[in-house]
Amino acid sequence: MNSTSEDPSLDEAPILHVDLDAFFASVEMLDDPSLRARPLAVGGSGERGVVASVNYEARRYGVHSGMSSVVARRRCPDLVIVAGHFDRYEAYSRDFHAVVNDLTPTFEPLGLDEVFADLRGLARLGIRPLAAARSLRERVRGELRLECGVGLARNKLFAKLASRRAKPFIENGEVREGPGVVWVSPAREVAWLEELPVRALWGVGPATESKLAQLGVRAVRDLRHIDEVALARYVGTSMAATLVGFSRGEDPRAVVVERTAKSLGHDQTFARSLSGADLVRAVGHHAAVVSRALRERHVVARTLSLTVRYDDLSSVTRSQTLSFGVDDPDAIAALGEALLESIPVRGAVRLLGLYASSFVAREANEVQLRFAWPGGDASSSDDGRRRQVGREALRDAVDEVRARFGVRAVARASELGSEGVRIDRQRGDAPFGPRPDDGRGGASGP
DNA sequence: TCTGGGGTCCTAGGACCC
DNA sequence: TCTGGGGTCCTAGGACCC
Repeated sequence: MNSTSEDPSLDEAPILHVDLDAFFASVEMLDDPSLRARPLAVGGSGERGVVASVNYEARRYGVHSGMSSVVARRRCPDLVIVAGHFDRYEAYSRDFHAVVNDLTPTFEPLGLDEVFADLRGLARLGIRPLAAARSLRERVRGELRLECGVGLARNKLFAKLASRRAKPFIENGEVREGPGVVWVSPAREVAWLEELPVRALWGVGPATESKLAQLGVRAVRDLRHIDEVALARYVGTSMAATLVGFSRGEDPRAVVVERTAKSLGHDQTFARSLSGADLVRAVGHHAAVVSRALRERHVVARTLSLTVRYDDLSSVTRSQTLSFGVDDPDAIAALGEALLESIPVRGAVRLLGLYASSFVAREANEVQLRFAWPGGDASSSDDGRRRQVGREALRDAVDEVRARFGVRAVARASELGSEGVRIDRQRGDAPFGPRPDDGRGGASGP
């Protein structure tokens, strides 16, 4: 099946994929060794909780990530569920990336626990892929004390399939060791694909799987003989081309080193669904989180989107793009509240999400706001008037949201008296600054 | 299996400009 | 005045990834 005993050239195996085993759960076990021998899940433990990561002991009971915690506990009554410590995972992830970077700077992280690397730059050093993969794996084990699976192949598609095959697996309720490193030789690519269900392909989730089933396509081999035009009517032209390519073992995706984030946001599923003033308060909290993230990245966002999910799991999104960027918590809260007002009331809300996109570098936005005030210059005495310009622009933007969607009655944010919102409001350090006098005047309306 | 939180990309329609 | 096509931006929803 795999070809670990052979020794491929860089042409035969230029792409490497590493995937840390049970990452969050493994970090928790390192931080608290008493968890080691127990079935462990990281995630929410409440009724609406979902499992994000599971150790192998828990997998023996059929618990896996993405499963609701209620179901997970039903399958494994002794399951220990701990809340995630994402600062810890990020620290481990940085160390992981540093180890990969020692091998080659040509790598692309996927989430915190996976990396694709292009090994072609190693040619002049005389390093072979298999030796590189083995030494990488040993360094991760030795220095991070984490296990991982490494895949080698001609492209990303097979490298990822290979790393999955390299990992431990469950057989008859017992954990079996995987080979650790797997190489898919070009000669065996077709045989690898033959056995796979379409669901194993990157980009095929439940929805696409069922669409493909309507066409009688269940295994990857079924895709090889299908008419791409007919397929496109079901899954779109882009997906159709990708899938047909995959079925022939073709994957043109390159390893992209510098990926700059295009959006960021915060969403939360509430333990109990919210409505009315509680919801408005939540917007303020979300705005503070988003604002902090924007300022950490030294960007402002021109587009804000608000998503609401109801108890029936249907969701609605409203977004607004401004001519200038924002990062101030008050400004974001004001726009978020205006967007919330524009969303039809369909009962209690279980999830609220606030997202920022269309980033602009903060300095560029400062310049733009300066232009918005003719006669302005860079002297510090202009700061107050520049903030004034920003406030007016913001008020216009909030009015625009209302004009587009119409306004529904909503409580004034200033009347809600939320500690959290008030604390965040006083922190303003960005273009709009704190506004002790006018507060939400322009934002919350009558 | 009754569904989290961080994101990415695609599609389709409408507005607007040339 | 009417019509056409292409390009770009924006909005909303959906699917997918880890």
